[in-house]
Amino acid sequence: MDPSEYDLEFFHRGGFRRQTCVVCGHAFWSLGEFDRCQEAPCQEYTFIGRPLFGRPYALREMRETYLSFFEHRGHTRLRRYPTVARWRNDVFFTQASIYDFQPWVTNGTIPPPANPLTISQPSLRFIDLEEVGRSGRHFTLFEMMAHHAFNRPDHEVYFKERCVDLCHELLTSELGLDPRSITYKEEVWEGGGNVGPSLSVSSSGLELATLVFMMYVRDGERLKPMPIRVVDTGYGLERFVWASQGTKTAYEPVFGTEYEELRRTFPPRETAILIDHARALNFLLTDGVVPSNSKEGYFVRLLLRRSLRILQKTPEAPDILSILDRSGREIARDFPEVGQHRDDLHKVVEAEVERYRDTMDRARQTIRRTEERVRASGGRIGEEMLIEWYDSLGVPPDLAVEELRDPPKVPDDFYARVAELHENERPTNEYAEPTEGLPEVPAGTPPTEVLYPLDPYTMDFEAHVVWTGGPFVALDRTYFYPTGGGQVTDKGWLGDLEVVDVERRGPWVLHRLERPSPFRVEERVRGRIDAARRTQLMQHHTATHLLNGALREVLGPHVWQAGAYKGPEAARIDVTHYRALTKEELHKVERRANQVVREDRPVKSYFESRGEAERRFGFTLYQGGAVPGKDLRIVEVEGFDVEACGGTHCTHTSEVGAIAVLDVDRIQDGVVRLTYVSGDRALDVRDEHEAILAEAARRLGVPVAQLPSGIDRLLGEVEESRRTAREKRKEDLGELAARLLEEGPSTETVGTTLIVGARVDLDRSEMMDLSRRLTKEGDRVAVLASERDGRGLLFVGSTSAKVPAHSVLDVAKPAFQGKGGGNAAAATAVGEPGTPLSTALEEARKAARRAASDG
RNA sequence: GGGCUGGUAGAUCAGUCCGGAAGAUCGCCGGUUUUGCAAACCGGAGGCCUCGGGUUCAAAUCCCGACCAGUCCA
Repeated sequence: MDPSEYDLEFFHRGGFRRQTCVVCGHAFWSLGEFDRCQEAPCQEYTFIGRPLFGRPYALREMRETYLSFFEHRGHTRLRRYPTVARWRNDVFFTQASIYDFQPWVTNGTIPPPANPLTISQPSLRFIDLEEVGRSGRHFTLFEMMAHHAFNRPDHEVYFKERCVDLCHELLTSELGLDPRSITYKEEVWEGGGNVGPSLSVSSSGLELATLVFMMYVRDGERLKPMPIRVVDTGYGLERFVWASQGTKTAYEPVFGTEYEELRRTFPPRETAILIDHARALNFLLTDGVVPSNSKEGYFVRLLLRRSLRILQKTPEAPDILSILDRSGREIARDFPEVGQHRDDLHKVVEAEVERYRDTMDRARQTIRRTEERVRASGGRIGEEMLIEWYDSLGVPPDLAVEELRDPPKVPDDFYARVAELHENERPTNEYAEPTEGLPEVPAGTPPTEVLYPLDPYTMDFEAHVVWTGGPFVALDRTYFYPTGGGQVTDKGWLGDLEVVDVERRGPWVLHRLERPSPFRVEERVRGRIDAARRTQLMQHHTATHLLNGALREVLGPHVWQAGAYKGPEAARIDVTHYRALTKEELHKVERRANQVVREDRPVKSYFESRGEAERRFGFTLYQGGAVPGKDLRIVEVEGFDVEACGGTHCTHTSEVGAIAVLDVDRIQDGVVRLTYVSGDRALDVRDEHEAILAEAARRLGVPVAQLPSGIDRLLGEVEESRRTAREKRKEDLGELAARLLEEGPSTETVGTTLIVGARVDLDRSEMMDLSRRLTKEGDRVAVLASERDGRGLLFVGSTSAKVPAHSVLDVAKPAFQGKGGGNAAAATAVGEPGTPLSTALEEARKAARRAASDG
């Protein structure tokens, strides 16, 4: 990065000097004189016992001080976003405040909710999980305080100068930090394809903030200027509180009396882990993450199981629910939505605790059995076994050691070795650009006015072409719905040409035609939407909201939409829930949703300011993920369900007609999927199902109503005939065996061994069965030959120690070019077509005779 | 999303590495014994070895693909 990027007026005017750190070599700016930057590890902590700020601050106090500082300087205060980042597919959790605005705001798709803005965003970092409680400063969940500004060419808010100015004023005038102790270290920030200079702000060894100026897009080796330049800052709330108190670790001042209380029962590290995890869990569960074995849910399970393991080891430990409650009450003072549905949260946690017990019980069994087996064969359990158990059974190594009579030592690099097992995995998660494959539209093109949100019933309209390229057409106004929010695109016609796809691209809606567009810019065109398709999509979309509402009502508020799809054929909704739906629950949900359909409630779609909407309806608005923008499009089913949603909806619930749930799946642990149809599709599906039933009944020759009993009868008959066939075969084979064993050409006794040889013409398994009957008593040999599909089949069975079946067979094989083998008890071979089977049989009998007489 | 474990009798699991006549324990049914129960002993029934392909003379076992469950990692 060019040094001029950091050469700010602010530094020169204020008398800062550019210096170089002798340890890390980075350049930094400071009023003080330092040979190293004031950031760990170049500089050790020097604030322990010597607080940095003018006075000690509690968590709440510090947050409020920060937010109101920026509020008074023209920033709009925003409420937190959900901790689970459902609006993007490249990450699970909100890891920084800027995540709230990526990619939609930062790439210009939608305007920021406010500009400039300030926020304290609960953020999650699972990377440092092992450090929690150990380092004294790491948290799984921390609050990132920030001020952001989004600068467009036509609207400059502020950038580097004002940003650093604000930061410096906050630290010094507001909080009383010694200006001479601060260093602004020059760094380069890069992420998500964007690049920019950044300043790391530190004092006394503690990094207090990072100021990032996103301004370039990486284009191979080159850097292209970004159309929107973003001020992305991050101030660690917990660190600020810690710095203001100068305690040994950050946990005491951040968790206060809660920490002291638990500290009476647990050592410092365990105390910190328990509170830290409880805080993260409260946020995550409130935001609708349900424990699971994959995706977001796994991290919740991880935190919960780590906590349970700590509690398990301490006999006088309180139970997990009381710890969560204590923490939840604390958080709720600032974030009232947390802990609002405590009973429901308890149900989720209890289900998970139960599951953990089951898993551990099963694991304990396996451990004990495996050890027994290994010991019986003279070995012992090695450390690689511990690693495998952790990976496949979920057994923490210390628990395995407790279970074992003769445990190995847990290797120091245990978790590193687990990681090794996962080295060759290739996740296919990629950052999906929403505009992939779409053409660039020239910057000066007038934006498209989207009309469907206000009037979903107009399906025939006129508009002017504002841009066209290849098969794509942008209009000055459109009623076509572009793919989004899980609702698929409208289809229809522009002029006489079919519209096959509609996509949103920045401020434009692009209509894709079946072939290259013949339209010219400014030409007037008629747009017609495939009305049947659109109507069906609207019914499916409204039905989705009704089911979502019914699911939350019936199952509880832990239910959040985890994904949805509304197509013309069917629709589906995925929701978080901690176990499979019971028949009764499903029935209740379906009935409730249909009741709301019949009640003909108004479905109101309108725009409302974000703050007002959140105040009135709470965070459950964001069922489809957070929707940035100053105003939210609210879809409200009166008195039943309210969501921020951009889709097209019926205006009364009765228009949905009826909702029929076709299928329920558990698509992963913690997420259930409902597939359903509504409107005409419900009738179509009913017709299809009826046709299938009618056809089945016709083939079975019974009325539809008697299908189940008819099938039972049929199955009974099948079972019966299978049984009689089996018995008949047994009987036949028994008779055959008895006949062969009678004195005669088929039997001979050599020494003590009875040899039975015969041509029987049975299949392989029947010969085996017959042989078993013939050699039921010891010291007997059966040599059987059959012909099947033109090939000879030879079987030798033996209960004579002197006559190994496979050796007998080997002697006979050449006679009919047989291939096969076996063991001392049984052996079979198949010969080539046209070879003399009888010779092979004779050879085998001879070989058996020889072997028997040798003994 | 990726990896790993597992799916065999009503239940819990051996057998799978190294292909060659489907097993154990509990439970169930019958018998002996007992005033009765429990138990012991004797005998018996119970299997599409998850499903679908492939390799092979031969597959529970090897290969490929589904499905289900568990688990680890992101």
